[in-house]
Amino acid sequence: MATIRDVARIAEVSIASVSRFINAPEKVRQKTREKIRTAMDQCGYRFNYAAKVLSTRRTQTIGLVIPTITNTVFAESTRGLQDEATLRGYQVLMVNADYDPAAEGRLIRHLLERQVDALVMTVSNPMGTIAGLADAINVPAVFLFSTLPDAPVSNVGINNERGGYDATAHLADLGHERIAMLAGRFVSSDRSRHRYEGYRRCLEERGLEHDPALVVETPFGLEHCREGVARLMDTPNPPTAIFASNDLMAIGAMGELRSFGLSVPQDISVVGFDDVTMASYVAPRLTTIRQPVYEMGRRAAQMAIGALSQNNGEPRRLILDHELVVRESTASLR
Amino acid sequence: MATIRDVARIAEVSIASVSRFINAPEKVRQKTREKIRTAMDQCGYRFNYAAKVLSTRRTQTIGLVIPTITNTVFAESTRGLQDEATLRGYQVLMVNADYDPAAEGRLIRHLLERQVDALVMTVSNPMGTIAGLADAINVPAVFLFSTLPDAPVSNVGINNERGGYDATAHLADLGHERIAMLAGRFVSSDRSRHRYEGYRRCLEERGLEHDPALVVETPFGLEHCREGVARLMDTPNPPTAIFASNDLMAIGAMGELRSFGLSVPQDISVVGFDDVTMASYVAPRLTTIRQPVYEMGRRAAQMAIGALSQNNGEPRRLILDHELVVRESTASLR
DNA sequence: AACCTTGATGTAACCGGTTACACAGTATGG
DNA sequence: CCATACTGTGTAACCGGTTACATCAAGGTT
Repeated sequence: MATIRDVARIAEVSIASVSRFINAPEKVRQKTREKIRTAMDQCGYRFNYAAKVLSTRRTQTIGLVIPTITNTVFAESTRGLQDEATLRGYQVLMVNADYDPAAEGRLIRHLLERQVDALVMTVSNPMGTIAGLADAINVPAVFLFSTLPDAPVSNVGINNERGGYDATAHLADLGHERIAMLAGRFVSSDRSRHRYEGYRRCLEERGLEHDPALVVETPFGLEHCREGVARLMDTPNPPTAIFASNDLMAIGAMGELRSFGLSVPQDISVVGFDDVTMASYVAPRLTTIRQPVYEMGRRAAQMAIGALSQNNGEPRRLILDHELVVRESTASLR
Repeated sequence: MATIRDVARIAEVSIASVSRFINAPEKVRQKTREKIRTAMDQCGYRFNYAAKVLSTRRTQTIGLVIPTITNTVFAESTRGLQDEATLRGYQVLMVNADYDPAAEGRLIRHLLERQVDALVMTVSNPMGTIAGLADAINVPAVFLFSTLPDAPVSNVGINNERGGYDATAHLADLGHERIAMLAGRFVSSDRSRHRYEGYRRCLEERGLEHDPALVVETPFGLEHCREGVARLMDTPNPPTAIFASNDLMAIGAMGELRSFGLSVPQDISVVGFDDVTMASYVAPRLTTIRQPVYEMGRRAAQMAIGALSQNNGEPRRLILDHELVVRESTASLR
């Protein structure tokens, strides 16, 4: 494999000129540029990124930890992150932790070994991550999707507690009294827990009974909704409405409810969370809480890169607005 | 930032021992191990991956090019690829090209600069990529999702032409005569083109008229189905069945058809392609051609890593079986 | 003519790991 | 007792870029 030394020899210039040609062509004379270009073609030169990283100690890369790639919310936020990063000359190195706290720690260390310049993370429990890895993380860090009022680390997202409240309030406004929550495992997601807390607060404020049998925690993922829905519906006094932790689970729940011979929203209402693109295409179109996920990804990239250049260690917190989007999956009780 | 030289100095051993401790602890004496471990803790040592890559010229990384992260087929195949890679001590560096041929070339070069040990790619036009980048690609390469009978490069996937044929034949068997195809842009995907060829062959074999107005090409992605469906349905003689290039577009089409006041499958049948997890949860459950995507991802990783160790440059081709999965979105004509 | 500025180029050290090879000390076998 | 093998460790060169600093030529100013 050819190196800049080979190129320099063939072009009869110094390695410094070759390096300058690569990084700032305007700094080398037209004539020299051409000599270098032909020499490169001649020996099939390939730039070695590792060598650059070693000598500059910069990778121009943001490390991204997401819970899963199979939920498209994360695909959409990643798109925002990538677009913004690309715009500013950064790359994104993405890893997914499958909602596993142990894997998160491993992956964060892995990204740091790879010399990422900054970290953007969506993890099970950001406060736990901060506590456990604070001294290991020596680059700007941003938590995405979680908002942490009192954390010493930047974060961007929505107010999940209020989102959970608003979803539940919408169902209560429609006259529902037995409102269930199909929740992603709290240990896997502080967002899910915060949404649950909003759900609880709403029930209390409205004077609705909180029946523990109406809250089921399941692992995230479409495949895991079956058992959750069964646990909710195979009871003497089943719910008339379900609030799901996210759209994926809401769609999964609607699929399962049909297997039970129930129609949404005639027999039972369903609210999701996220407003993924798919939510407005399924039947019935899903009522949900919209998060500005693309924008959230962009802002996370801005924060991470901004912290890099300004170097004023002050954490930034950004709480964006969510919005209830009423579609067809919710209705008044008959 | 501490280096192995710092660790060596503090532990009063040589840098070679520190390196051995990191890579093969059993090669250093128990006593030495402990000295090194405490020295590392003391100075907060962090391994530098770029230095390793530079000196070993190996990254233990597979570069992966996919068209988009917002279609979950690619999430599911990536999962298979990652699982297999992890099992064998490899990592995956994923980039998405947004179905843009120009971006594909850039990204492939980018991955090569990053010294990936092998490439797994799903690109618009593999033959074009081979022609254009043959001399640039100096690592084992595997095309995923596309099968290329005569290509000098390894590939794994299904027979897309026959998949397209089978989807169309299913509709013809149900008595449909005006069968449309909602196709992802052919220039963006040779899979889409091959599926179209199967569609054509089926129409011919069955003696069905091929009406060019019944084939619309649209960009990939849910958002782009609206116009495609409108073009198909706003005609004097609309189709009674639609074969979509993939499940995402099929789901998008079903959503649009409802906006036209049409019921699937009573008024019009829809067949998808891929069998993403979501396909069996939407209403109506989607009839589709199943690809073993997780398995495809695993096999691609096996091929790539296998080629690396054996180093016998023979390309491997693997055509896995697809399967028609009949669900609720297709029915006989009334 | 002397001096200064500017631009283009070259030299050599450095980034932080890996590893071939040398060497010392200990164990094994005849 | 010595030859031999084996284990554990250290030295130093190397991987392929970047960049501070030195050098030199050309052009402008007084």
